[in-house]
Amino acid sequence: MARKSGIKLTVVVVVMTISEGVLKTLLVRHDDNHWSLPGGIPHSDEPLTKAAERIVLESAGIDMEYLEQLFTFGDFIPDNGARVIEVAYHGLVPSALLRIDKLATRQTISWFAEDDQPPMIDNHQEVVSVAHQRLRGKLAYTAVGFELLPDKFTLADLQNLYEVILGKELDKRNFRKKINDLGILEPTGEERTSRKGRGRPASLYRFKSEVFHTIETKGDIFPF
Amino acid sequence: MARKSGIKLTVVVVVMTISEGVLKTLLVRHDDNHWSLPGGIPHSDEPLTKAAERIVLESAGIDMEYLEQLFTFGDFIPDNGARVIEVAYHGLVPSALLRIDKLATRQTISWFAEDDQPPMIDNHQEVVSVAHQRLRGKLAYTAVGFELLPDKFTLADLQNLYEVILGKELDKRNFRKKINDLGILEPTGEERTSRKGRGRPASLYRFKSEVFHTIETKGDIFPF
DNA sequence: CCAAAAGTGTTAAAACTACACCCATGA
DNA sequence: TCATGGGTGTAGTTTTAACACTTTTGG
Repeated sequence: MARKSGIKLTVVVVVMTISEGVLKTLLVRHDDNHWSLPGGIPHSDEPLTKAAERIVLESAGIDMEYLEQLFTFGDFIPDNGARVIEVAYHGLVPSALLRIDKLATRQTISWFAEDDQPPMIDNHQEVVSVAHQRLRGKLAYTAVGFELLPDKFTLADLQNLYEVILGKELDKRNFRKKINDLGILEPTGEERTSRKGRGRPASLYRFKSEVFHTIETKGDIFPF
Repeated sequence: MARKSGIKLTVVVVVMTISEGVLKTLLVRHDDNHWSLPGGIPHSDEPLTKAAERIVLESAGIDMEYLEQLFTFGDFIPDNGARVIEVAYHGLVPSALLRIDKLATRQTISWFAEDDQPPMIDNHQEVVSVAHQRLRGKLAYTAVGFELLPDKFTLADLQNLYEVILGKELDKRNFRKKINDLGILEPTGEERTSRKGRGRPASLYRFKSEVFHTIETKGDIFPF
């Protein structure tokens, strides 16, 4: 017998950051054996991006600065016939923000490195992997990577970010030269002594925000 | 009073082609004053891409060779509270296929050039413009443009395609050199005398299909 | 023989790649 | 003073961009 074909709408978000030199993804515990992406159901009058923001804020206390629609998975139709429409977003947060360890929630929410992912429910593993691919792709021709850094950062931070996401090493001098030529950074005048207190302190930079959106148009800005 | 929040799922497709030297989009007549994208509701057990294919086939008799998900618009909530989820796809068809004029359907379905678009219903104008942007973007780093040409084509055809989509003129010698270096074409041995019978006949080429997918990975293949 | 489109190389400028040493700091 | 990470320039190669004439065909 044909069932009434209801539809279930869900939003899931792949929140990514750079931490300890690797790209990590935010997952929440689902049961003893599985994790899942932060996700939920939009309120009845809520735009989807708002829902995505709210869901991440509610489940992880994280306020995302960058958020974009990733893909819509709409082919799953459970036995009851109610098709599931899963609109996936991906978001980036600066490494500085990931203060999850400080919450007592470590058991129920955590960051996972790309090569160390736990079993996930439904199609979440696939969603994560689409997000990673997309991020790699976008990095080359948009300024998206900047969203992963705090306000002030060193050139080494920036280079590490690109290396981590692209998965290859870059030449330090060539990297700095190109960034310099692009003219998108301004020195803050401040310095930061390196994390383990060892070595020469590095200058801190910030992005010139006016340049920020100008960039996006002219393809292939960061051809590393 | 809060209404029961049903959800309506629709699929719309932006079908694009190159014709008469410009990029055109397929629209169907909606009423005396408005046109719309081909669209419809997926069957209860039908995957979304299948639905997109079927809808275009049914409404225009066109069998698309290239089809990709474009974007999902999910923020429209009419007065009755039933949110509309509109999953948009974009597809490409070779110029040779657009035999619409031959059908007696010219009144109800037609191709429209980018700079000559009629009033459309709902958000369809926006969907079309997102599709055009995406196409422009993709052209630079994938082999997507090939889908717009018939099996056999001239180098002039190919160059025209790139010029039309990118919206700028390209140098003939540089263009041919790059295409040649890429090694993705093979001569058919045939020639075709130009459309108006005037001028020297051009050699016809086809794509080496084995190369086809190899390409997609290494960013920035067509940096014109 | 004229109009129209196809086809073909060279050169200068710019971008990219590879590469090695000195500097400032804390321990 | 040493270990650690920050910072800097050059030369060879590759890629890109600009540019004009000859060839083949149909009318």
